Amino acid sequence: MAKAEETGSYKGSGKLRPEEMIYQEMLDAILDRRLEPGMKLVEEDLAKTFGVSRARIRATFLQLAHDKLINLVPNRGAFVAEPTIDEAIEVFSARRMIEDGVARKVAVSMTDARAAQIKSHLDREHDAHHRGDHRAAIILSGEFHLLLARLTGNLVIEEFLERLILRTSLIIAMYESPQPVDCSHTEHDDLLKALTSGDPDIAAAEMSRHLDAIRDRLQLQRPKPGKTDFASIFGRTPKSAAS
Amino acid sequence: MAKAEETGSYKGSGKLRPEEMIYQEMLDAILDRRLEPGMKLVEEDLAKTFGVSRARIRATFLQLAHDKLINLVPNRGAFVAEPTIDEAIEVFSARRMIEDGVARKVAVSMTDARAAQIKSHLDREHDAHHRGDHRAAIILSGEFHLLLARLTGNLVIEEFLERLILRTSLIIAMYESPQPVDCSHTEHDDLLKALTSGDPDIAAAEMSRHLDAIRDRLQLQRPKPGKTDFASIFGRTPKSAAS
DNA sequence: GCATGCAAAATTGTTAACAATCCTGTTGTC
DNA sequence: GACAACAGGATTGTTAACAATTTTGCATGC
Repeated sequence: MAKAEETGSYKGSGKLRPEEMIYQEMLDAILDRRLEPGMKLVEEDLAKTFGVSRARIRATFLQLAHDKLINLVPNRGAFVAEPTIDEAIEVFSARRMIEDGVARKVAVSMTDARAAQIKSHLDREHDAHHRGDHRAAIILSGEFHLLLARLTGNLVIEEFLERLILRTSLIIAMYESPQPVDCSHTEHDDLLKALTSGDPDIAAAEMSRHLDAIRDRLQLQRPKPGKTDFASIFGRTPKSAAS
Repeated sequence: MAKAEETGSYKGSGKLRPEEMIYQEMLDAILDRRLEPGMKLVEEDLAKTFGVSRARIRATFLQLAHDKLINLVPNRGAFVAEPTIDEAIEVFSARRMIEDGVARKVAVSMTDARAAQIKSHLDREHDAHHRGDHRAAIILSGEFHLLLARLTGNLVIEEFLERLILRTSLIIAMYESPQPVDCSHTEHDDLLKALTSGDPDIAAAEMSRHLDAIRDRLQLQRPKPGKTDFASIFGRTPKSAAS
């Protein structure tokens, strides 16, 4: 995931490898909803935009599709993913299964140095929040979970969770309630407290509560935004075919 | 993963999509060690072998690399992955974290129908074992774990575990002890028993034990095969530079 | 004899053109 | 007026050629 500091200014900074830069830019655009869910991604347009060949765009598509951030339809092209409500619920369920274990592991291997490391991250989260930098806050919030995964020392889990967090970001971007009450930074405080208790059960329980809370703040019962619901827009129920 | 029935005869059967067939064939070759760890995979050779263009081989490479079954080195090419001992340990650790959760979920949602479904799979495992079909036994053994994941109803977990199982297969192919004592089919019996107990803690504990047992049957302490250890081969310790 | 440098071969990375497929708007028919 | 067939344009899928890079073999010099 993008570093919070680099928010919105990749192009200017030193270009790493063009391939990774393109992936990152498209990623950011999707998570920012500059590319809306369902939007068609035309290869040649993107190729011209980034000044590369279609082949590279194609390779980037494969990566994004693997992370479930776009859908690849044979002979039709690529479309920004539109996670359904069921998918969203599954992602949170999967994260709980994994991050419960993460929390357990971190809790039993907690040290002062690690607690300080987490605390330092929390400070940055609070700072972003007080600055009112909503975007940085969201990114840092994701990185908090990634930090915990990293503390388990298991790269496999870390990489998988990274993808899951990206997917979660897209889900949040799609389903977040109109007035975004982002109170997760205080929940992270609670999580740190639970982690430093040293009790794996307490830590896992707190993690489950936190992930459920994020999920429950979303509007996962409403008809999916993006697919226009004319019936509700015009305040009438769909008729069969009569004029 | 390949169905056990199709063992060794993909080419003859009805061709699905060529892209998937190529992925499957390369996958099988790697897990069979017909393609040995570390082996260079030349694009044009493979393209000619499969009668497709290099572009398709390239796309297949991206898939295999994403699953950590090959390594992609810029300007150098693709190489069959050589999981290190540390990686192997990490994969088993990751599987334990995830499959503990799987076992828990399956245990609390166990029904007679599901138990019968698992039992039916176990019968096939035993059958393959008694026939002496080692390859089918290994594949079915992996599919057992996948079946449990599927029973959680969580597609995210199922897909991730599928990849981890493939990686595990490569690890086993690389590190299995010379006299393969494949006794996992009896361990699966124990697992079913634990799962039908309805107690999530018992189920998770049995799963952990099983995964640790698989890991411990491997030769993860020896110097990695494939990288020739001249010192041990010639029975002397490496000198600095003297003649 | 061994290391260094160079040149040729092999291989990957990239581009552009061509073929196949799908979407869209139009026309014709009932 | 609605529906089906059709043609044109747009877009994806594929192939082949070209450029850049790495590897390999050989010759040269110490």
